[in-house]
Amino acid sequence: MADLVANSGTDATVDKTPRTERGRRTLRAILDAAAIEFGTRGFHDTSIVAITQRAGVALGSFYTYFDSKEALFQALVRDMSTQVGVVGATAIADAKDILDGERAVLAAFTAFAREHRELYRIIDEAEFVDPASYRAHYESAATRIGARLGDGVQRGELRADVGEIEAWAIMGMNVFLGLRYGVMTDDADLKAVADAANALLRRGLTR
Amino acid sequence: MADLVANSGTDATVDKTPRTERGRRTLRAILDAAAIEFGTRGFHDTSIVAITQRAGVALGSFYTYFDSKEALFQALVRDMSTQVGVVGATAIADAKDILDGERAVLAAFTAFAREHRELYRIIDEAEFVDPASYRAHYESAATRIGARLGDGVQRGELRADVGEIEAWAIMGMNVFLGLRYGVMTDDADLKAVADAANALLRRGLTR
Amino acid sequence: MADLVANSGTDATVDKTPRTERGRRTLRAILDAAAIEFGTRGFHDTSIVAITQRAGVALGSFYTYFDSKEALFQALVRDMSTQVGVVGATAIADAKDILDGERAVLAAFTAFAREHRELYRIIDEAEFVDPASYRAHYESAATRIGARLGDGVQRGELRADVGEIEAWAIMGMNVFLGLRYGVMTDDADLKAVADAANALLRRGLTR
Amino acid sequence: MADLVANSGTDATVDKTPRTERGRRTLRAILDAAAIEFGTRGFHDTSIVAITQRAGVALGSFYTYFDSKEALFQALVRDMSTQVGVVGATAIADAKDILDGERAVLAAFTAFAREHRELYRIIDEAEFVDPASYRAHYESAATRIGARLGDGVQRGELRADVGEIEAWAIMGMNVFLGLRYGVMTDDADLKAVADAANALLRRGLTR
DNA sequence: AATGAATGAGTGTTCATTCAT
DNA sequence: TATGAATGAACACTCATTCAT
Repeated sequence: MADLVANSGTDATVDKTPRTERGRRTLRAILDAAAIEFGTRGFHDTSIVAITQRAGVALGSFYTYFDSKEALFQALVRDMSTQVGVVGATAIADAKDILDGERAVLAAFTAFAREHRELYRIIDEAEFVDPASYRAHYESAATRIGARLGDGVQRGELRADVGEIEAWAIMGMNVFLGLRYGVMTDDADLKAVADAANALLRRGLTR
Repeated sequence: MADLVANSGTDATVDKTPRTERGRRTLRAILDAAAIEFGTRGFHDTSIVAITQRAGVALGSFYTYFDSKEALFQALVRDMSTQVGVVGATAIADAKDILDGERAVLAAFTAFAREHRELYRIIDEAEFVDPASYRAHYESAATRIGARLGDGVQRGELRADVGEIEAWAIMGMNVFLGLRYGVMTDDADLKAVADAANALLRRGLTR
Repeated sequence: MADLVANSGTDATVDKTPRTERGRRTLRAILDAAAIEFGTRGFHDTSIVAITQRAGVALGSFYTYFDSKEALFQALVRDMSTQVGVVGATAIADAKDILDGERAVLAAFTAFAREHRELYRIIDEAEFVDPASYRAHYESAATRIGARLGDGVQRGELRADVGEIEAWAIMGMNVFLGLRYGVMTDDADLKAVADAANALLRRGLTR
Repeated sequence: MADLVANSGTDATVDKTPRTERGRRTLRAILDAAAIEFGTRGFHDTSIVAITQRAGVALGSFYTYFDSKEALFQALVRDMSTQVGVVGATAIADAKDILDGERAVLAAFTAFAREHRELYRIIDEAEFVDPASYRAHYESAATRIGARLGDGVQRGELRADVGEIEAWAIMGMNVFLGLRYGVMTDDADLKAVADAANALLRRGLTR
């Protein structure tokens, strides 16, 4: 969420980046409060007053930092999307091979989902509130997976015909395993889940 | 959608089932209009007037058949959920073996998604509007897949350790392949998609 | 309520008097149901459906007998008003003198109020729903009392200066004692109440 | 009405008391407009828009100060109830004896009713809109009268058996005399009314 | 006479956004 | 920057009344 505090990226007319330390604290408070509210009540059942009250700031202050409710939501979605990418990249860092890397990504993702239950609600709701971000999220995730698979093919670790379809299939697996074992349950053995899924992929993508 | 016209099942105080032929036509018009509106604008941006206007009936008639906007949405979600199940069951009917059946299911599902683009929007939004139906939808779908996998194991067609995790993984694959190649694109070769995914599963779930 | 079944009195264009026995039964069912609903929920919180449902007749049948919700209410108010007059006249029948008569009226009225708790609610609400009937009710009640007082003066039983003011004062006493001891409480000794009030009047209106 | 502007007393979740001078003006405007609208059209025929339009404020501003239409009505009822008590207490201040005090109360009350024709409509309608306030109003008024009678008994100014029944009887007299000579007529000699009623009480409650 | 589906005007309430202080 | 009162468009829902059967 750090980069959000620095600059949301897409401010059109006016720069809403805080200039003072106090402003930075206010912005962060709003963002944190929003993540909780949107994650539990959903976009439409969350009001700006609820966010500002939880953040402990005045209602009007909201518009010092965001142009609209949608703008805040978009900022949150993009931030979460980025975080998911970072989590994957970090997990994959010291993987021995492609398939080991995918296991690490899944394990890290399910764990992340468990820690951030608001993740699914916020990204899923983007389909309705901010479709562009929603598509961008999944397309970039699929692209990242696809790139890794491409590397694997090149290195001869995977079948030669593995491509985009498999990338989307893997993403779907990950998302639903994260939902089932990260979000819907508290006590699942996430390592076992990652192992089982990896067994499927290891056989499925090789030879 | 046929069973909706008959009886939604959960009428609490008053029976809202139409008794006359005219009533049945009105109900069907509302349901069809609602599927379109909810599917394109989403639940919150769809108004009851918009639905009744599209259906060509009076605003008040809506409440002759549904207790609330949420009730209508719920009816729609449950109906779509049922339809998805039916589509899968039909597709699987004359499959030679388990894996062939899964291929047929995926092919049928992606084709269905392409024909009913409102499907994803409506079921996804249920996560926010009617969480119980949302969970029920995915849990029952996973259960059905799991049951089929169990059969496969029993018949020796699949690895012995295949179970719930693989069921959710397959469901995730299917959902995202349906999204990518059924909904997001118009011209994808759905047979090729089903074949590729099946190649992954066939290797992944056997031995 | 008997005369209501015969003829409501003020039907303008169409005669809504039932011609068949079945019609008379329906009308009576509606009237009885309405008295209960209006008496417990009040005019605005009572719906025509509620009345017809309680009466066990179809919604549309209501308009076979009444022009509007207001018309039904008016019929009820006028009927209750008449009943109150009858109760008083009956009670006074074998009174020895004026003051004894007033005691009998109060005793009968409080007892009637206890038996017909809907009385106050319906007549009071007429102030808002049908002001003309409301005024008529109280004005005619005051006139009746005034006439009796006039007789008393003539016969030398009461002070010569007793008149309209005293009539309204007595009516107010009766109404509030009926409210307090007839409606608000179940176990009051209504005879004691009538005696106490009469002691006040007997001293107050003589010499 | 002064205390309403300060604090209505029963703010549950959020404090709706205005903090700025402008806010106080807005609240007062709404209260004044509501008294007129409720008093002339009654609760159900008065809309929030009508109130805010008359008050010259935006529709939404209503909800800055009141939780609902009922809440506003309740505030008004309680305020009027308080005012009636104050009027009585003021009138009684320099009375020579109990009975003289009661005459002063009645005279003041009928005059007040004439000045505030909305009084009856608002308090009477509370029977349907806010029954608790309605009962509280009459019970506390009766209690005040009862207390004064108790004093009179103690001082030997009244018969020893005068009590609650007489208190309710007097209240009824006052209410109906206020209705008849304060509200229904414009030109009644209120002093003469108070004198006549007092003659009745003076004789009726002594010896 | 009876039925109940259809109608649509009417209204309380919410809430994102603006703006004066 | 911060504050919170003010604004008004938008919308779900109710229900008296009509009318075809």
